[in-house]
Amino acid sequence: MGAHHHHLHQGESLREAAAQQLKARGEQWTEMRAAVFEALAEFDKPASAYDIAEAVSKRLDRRIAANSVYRILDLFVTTNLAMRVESANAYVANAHPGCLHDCIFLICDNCGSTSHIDDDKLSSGVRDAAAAAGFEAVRPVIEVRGKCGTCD
Amino acid sequence: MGAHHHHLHQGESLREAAAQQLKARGEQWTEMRAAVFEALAEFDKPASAYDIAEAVSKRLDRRIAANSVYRILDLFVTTNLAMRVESANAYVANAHPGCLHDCIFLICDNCGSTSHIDDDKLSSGVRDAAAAAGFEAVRPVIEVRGKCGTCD
DNA sequence: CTATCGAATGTGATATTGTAACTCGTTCGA
DNA sequence: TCGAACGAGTTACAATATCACATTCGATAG
Repeated sequence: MGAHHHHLHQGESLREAAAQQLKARGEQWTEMRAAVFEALAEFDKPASAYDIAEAVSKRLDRRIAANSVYRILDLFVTTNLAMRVESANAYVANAHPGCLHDCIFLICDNCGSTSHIDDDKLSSGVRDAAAAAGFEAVRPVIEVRGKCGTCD
Repeated sequence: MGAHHHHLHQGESLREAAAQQLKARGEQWTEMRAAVFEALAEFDKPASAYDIAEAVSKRLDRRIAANSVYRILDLFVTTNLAMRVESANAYVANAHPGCLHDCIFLICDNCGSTSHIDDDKLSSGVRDAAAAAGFEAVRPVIEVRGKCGTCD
């Protein structure tokens, strides 16, 4: 099995872990970045950059352009604080920053909720299959569209 | 191994196979659909709906709106004549219509070229992992971003 | 202390991707 | 021959993403 334990964070603890992670990379943990991260973490579904821009605008009580949000989301994705759900053009916070996986998203087409599982055996299988085809895998995108348990 | 043989089509033969496949589904093979399919098949990379609209406009020497192309691409995707590459917001023709797979795309971030492999073992592994998490998989999206053999 | 340098953010414009609503003409069967 | 179904055209619009350039602000060399 590819199962293993993570140190899962939430709320205050998650914010703190994210801040540490970013600083460890030599990046700053600014108010803007904190606001984007918190807004992202509070969504229970993948959020688009525009969703986040709106949430942050309310939170800070001034208009934040999508532009700025994209910049920060890109940073978060490269530093593993967030992940992009390609098939939804949206983003989710990483509940265990510091832990690197090729994660597998399960996206419910009915309610939009998204969970993710890590299965290193599967993802390395994908990487191996790519390698066997003479392709150097950098970022596997494994997402499953379907119906979640509560939408049956 | 999940390897197996396909009847690969190309050019005239591919067009013909696509037409048959669509008609078998009770859909019409119209001039417009043929033009979209041929334009799509001639791209050596995933093509966006707008790329195709432009190509078809030239081919037919009149303006074709992206709108119409989307309708036809949607039809192609549901009938397995084409597939959508989620991480590229683009489409590719299916070189073996009639044969149904969860296919795995390998997309080169350098040159944009895309190949695809079928590995039923891997994709069923993904489906099983989803099922184990209480999720009913409908459409697995497995795409690998990286560097292709000729871009090393 | 001040000059200045670079990182972060702001701002507005624009490009790209994707839908909706409505129309018209053709086909095909009742 | 009527009309329902379908393919396609057209316009408008919504959602997603990027670009170029201006401004702010903190760190630090002088």
